[in-house]
Amino acid sequence: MSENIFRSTCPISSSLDLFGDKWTLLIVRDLLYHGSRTFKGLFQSEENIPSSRLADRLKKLENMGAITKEKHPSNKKVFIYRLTQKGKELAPVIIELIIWGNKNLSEHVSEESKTFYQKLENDKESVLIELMK
Amino acid sequence: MSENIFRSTCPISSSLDLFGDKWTLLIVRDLLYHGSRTFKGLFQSEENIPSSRLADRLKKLENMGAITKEKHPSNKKVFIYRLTQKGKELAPVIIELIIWGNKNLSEHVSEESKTFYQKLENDKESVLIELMK
DNA sequence: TATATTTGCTTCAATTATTGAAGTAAAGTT
DNA sequence: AACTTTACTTCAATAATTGAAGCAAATATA
Repeated sequence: MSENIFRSTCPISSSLDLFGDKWTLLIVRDLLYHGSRTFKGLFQSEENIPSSRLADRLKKLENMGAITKEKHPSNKKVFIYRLTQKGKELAPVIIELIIWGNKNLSEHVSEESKTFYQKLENDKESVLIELMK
Repeated sequence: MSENIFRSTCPISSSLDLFGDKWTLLIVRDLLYHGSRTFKGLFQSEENIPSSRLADRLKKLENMGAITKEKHPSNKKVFIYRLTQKGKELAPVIIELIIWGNKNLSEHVSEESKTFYQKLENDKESVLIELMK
């Protein structure tokens, strides 16, 4: 008897019901950039996510089918998190956040991010293809 | 002495610091679709936002320069909310949420939204131009 | 003109979410 | 055998959200 978590039948609203918070898309970002990551790797990203939050966001992402969790081939205590197709399809959302942030918050954005943004403005499609592969 | 609200210099993270929640982008959605709205109009959208939340999200959106609040020309107790350029530039983010939601949550999405999604898949660019104008 | 209604909020108590620090168990390293 | 690492969990304090109620000014209605 899983209750309905969706506030309406609007796809924007339903998407936000799943990942409309301050952490979930940052985890997706790290997985997009790195391909795969461990708990520790995700934990060390610069925004300082509390480990309790990281743990429950990973569970939610797994439950919604956006990531998989698999055993490390040689180290039994490490798990590897990876985006599924569904998770990779969040790349366009993230790309648009990068564009909005660069256009509207440029004084707060690092040089590294600005460089990436230039590539994006130059050829969004190939950046997307590269990220999602 | 306004303290820094941004967790890092990543534009994704900073964007989420501003509108990474379950309500803000729904207000932007309604303003995009309707062009302009009153408090009442926004309050009546189908997700049932609490009026206290609507009030503070409107303040935040105004503070971040994404919307304007102006007096109604003939009715002194009504205010009209409108997107600024900065606010309109959130349209691509919203469009990508629509696409992701339709692709990945289609069983929860209304027929009306599916029709709009078809238009989007057909010609995203002109839908965007229409929304942002 | 008096009364009722509408609009755009604010207030507040209860519930829920988040933080940040500490702890734990199993596995790996020295 | 002792120490460290990894992937978490636990928990108390703080912050955010909900949902209902209230309120003042403006407007509509009788």
